[in-house]
Amino acid sequence: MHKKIMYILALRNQSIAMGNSKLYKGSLNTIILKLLEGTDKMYGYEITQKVKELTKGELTITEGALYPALHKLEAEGLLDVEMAKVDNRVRKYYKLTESGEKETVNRLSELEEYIRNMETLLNPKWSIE
Amino acid sequence: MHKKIMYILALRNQSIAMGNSKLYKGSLNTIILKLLEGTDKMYGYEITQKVKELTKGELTITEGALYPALHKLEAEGLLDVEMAKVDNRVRKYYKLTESGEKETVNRLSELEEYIRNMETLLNPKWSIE
DNA sequence: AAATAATACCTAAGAATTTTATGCATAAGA
DNA sequence: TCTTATGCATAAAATTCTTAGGTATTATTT
Repeated sequence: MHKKIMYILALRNQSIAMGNSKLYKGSLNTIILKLLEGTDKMYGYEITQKVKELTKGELTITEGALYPALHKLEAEGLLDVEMAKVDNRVRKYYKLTESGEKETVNRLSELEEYIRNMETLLNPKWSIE
Repeated sequence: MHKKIMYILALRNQSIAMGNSKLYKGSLNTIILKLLEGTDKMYGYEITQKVKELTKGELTITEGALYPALHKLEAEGLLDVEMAKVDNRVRKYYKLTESGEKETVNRLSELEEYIRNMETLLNPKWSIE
């Protein structure tokens, strides 16, 4: 029973953290796909750490968003899973399927187009008109 | 009764349109605020047209998203409304309040930070590591 | 030794924001 | 006269997150 109490009392450090910028909804899947495109295979926790590292702690992927997203990408056939046991702990490695690689290209160009459009809207070149 | 039937039968041209890139959730408010920052006052329909024009038809703001967003921004005290009648049709002109102008600055820098973070994640500088 | 932090997975309820699908009304154009 | 454009609006459904848990092992402090 001690353990149970400890779990409950244990302060969750989930988002006590730093000034993280918000994640605009819809971009998480693309982030996941892009990371996997560059690194062959990764597991969930690794993804959260990689994003934190690359953005210097500015962007945090919550696990509550990540794991359902991974499951969905797998269900859609874009990712394959492979279990591994490291130090008695289970890891689930994800990698792109063939169709996942194709889809990654699409999602990336979609996101890049969106960013271009946002920059068009935010850059006030047109306001001198 | 003829009219009623006509309304029902009338094909809505809402999104029959072109290859529009998706709107990532969370960015609409910032778009609205930014447009109003540059142009003093605008009405809803005008905003949809301006976004379409600036992005060359690539980004479409749906009315179902826009009007509730405008109402919410008004309720939050970021926008003021002013009615006008043009050609027997009503227009609702929105403009930034003082607090709206301040908030616009915050939202813009948030979005810019997000874009910087996304570019960091999408640019594969780190993959040669 | 005991407490805490880090690593590693998971889910469910709720919030926020959008799409889709309507409804209504006038003016302009084909 | 039919259709498109202009102009407002709302409601149901879908999507995608955040928040808040739960479980378990290993590493690090105290």
